[in-house]
Amino acid sequence: MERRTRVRFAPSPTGPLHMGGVRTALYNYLYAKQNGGDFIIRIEDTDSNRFVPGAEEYIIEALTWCGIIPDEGVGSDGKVVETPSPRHPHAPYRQSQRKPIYRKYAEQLIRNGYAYYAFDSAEELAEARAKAEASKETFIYNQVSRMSMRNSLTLPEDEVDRLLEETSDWTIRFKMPGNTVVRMDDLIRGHIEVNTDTLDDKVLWKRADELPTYHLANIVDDHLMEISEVIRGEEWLPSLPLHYMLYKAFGWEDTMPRFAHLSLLLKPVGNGKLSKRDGDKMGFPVFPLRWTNSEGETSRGYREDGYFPEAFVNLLAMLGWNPGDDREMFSMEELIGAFSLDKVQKAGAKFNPDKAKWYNREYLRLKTDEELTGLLVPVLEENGVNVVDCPKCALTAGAEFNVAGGDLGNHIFTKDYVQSVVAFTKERATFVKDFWDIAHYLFTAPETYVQKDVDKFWKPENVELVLKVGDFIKSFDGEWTVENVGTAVEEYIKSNEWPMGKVMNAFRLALAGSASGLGIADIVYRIGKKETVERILRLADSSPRSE
RNA sequence: GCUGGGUUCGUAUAACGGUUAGUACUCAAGAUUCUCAAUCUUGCAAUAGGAGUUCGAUUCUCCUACCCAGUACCA
Repeated sequence: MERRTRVRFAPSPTGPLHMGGVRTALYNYLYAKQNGGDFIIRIEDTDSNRFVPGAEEYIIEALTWCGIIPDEGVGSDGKVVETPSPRHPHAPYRQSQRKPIYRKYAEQLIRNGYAYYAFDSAEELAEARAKAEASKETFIYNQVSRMSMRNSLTLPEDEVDRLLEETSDWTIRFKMPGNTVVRMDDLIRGHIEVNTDTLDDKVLWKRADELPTYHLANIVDDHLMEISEVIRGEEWLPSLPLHYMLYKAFGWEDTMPRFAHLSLLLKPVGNGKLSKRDGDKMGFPVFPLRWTNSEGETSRGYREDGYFPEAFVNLLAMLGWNPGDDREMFSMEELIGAFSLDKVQKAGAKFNPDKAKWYNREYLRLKTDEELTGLLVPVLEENGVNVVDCPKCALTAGAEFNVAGGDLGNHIFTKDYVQSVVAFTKERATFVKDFWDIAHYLFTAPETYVQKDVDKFWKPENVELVLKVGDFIKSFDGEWTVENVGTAVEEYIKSNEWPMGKVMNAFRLALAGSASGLGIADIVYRIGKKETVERILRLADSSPRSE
């Protein structure tokens, strides 16, 4: 009796998947997994004109990155599924490859009086629309107008046969009945009623390319693939009555899926839905992965921007859904457990880039120092820093590590050195790449100095004091630890009754290139005595102010 | 225009018809620190407007406003 839960995500490969599309896929996936059912990916490529090479691969890669893995259909095992198999009983899952299936269903509708052949050319239709517009009306191909158009309802039978034979741009249209109230139920929006008088005779099948339109293909495939719930974007809500009528016309009401229409993702400021432009303008991605279009324009992606997939999934899930309490952090597993369609918001959700960053920071903090170190090493290497697992090997190669494990002169550092940097700076980072901005001077001497800080702190009287602090550090002979170095320096400055703030800020300027940044003791301890003194002297020597 | 959907702090959202309308992000102030960041504390800030039903409405009904979607041989 209980129907197996089977849901599908059915994108058309007309470009990269938008983050709103990822959310739709995610909700489908969560719903399927929660109900122990199947999540299927079907590619709706019935419009050959809009096909974009690489789009399908992009969609699969993006979903895979997010951990949204289909049980069945395209992308479920990394290869094309052409023929039915136990795992993929309804293959193929690309509508262009299912071409032969649809025509008979369209013909069935005609036989039963639910559809008809239409021979109106594109020009004739455009003309009819223009004419209606001129008299401030909207042309609708429906019960009112269809009898004055060229179709199998108005033309003599032999003429219809002749046109079917001899022409190749006719279509099959649904014969929308007049003045009928369609009563629908949406899992998110509740009961909806629409009068069919406001609907039109939608094209179901096109002779020109022998392919169905979305409406036919969608209903036929959802039926054949035994889809139990259709969870899709709000843009489909106006088509729902048509879809109901189609299920009825086919006699498939008993197995008609239940529908849930998701609200759209809106732009952060102003009105309207989130678009590629908003991202570019406001500095956040709208796509899961980077995408370069045929014109060579590149759009940034969450992955390339440094977001963790867990963070991306979490923030997407919370855009339009909530668990009913104050929890905000959810792993995929937890989402599967907590998700429910009746907690999905009806109104569109404005995307908030700040919150997205907050999520990433939270997830970054959840990572272990070891994991983060592993992720940071490539970033360091890009910046000319060498990281070695085995200090002894590096030693024989000529490296001279200081107590902390760094060889600043040769740009070689032990993994432990990197990990200790990660450990004490991770609370300041949002993305892995932030570590370089935060702590680059623990790996290489500053090349520039913030002019504002130079003006404010690098004054002759301060420079003298910093040079003395440098001498003090040089002669420091206690155990070299962060604490010892820190307290020794502070006590030295205090005992001389020098102004702490001025000296420390000038000191940091010499070490880090800026008066603000990491703690002095943390810096000095890691870069070591030699490098500390060198950095002080370098700035002092290059500064005419300290004469 | 027409049809449908929608409307709680700036944003995401919570609140069996009964709460001082809660939480998070952002922002501001204070604490802390050698600085910055982080952290902690405090604070700012909302039921679109109007009728009605009700002892009582954020919640139910209607109207208005505004927003979104659809109105293709696109999905």
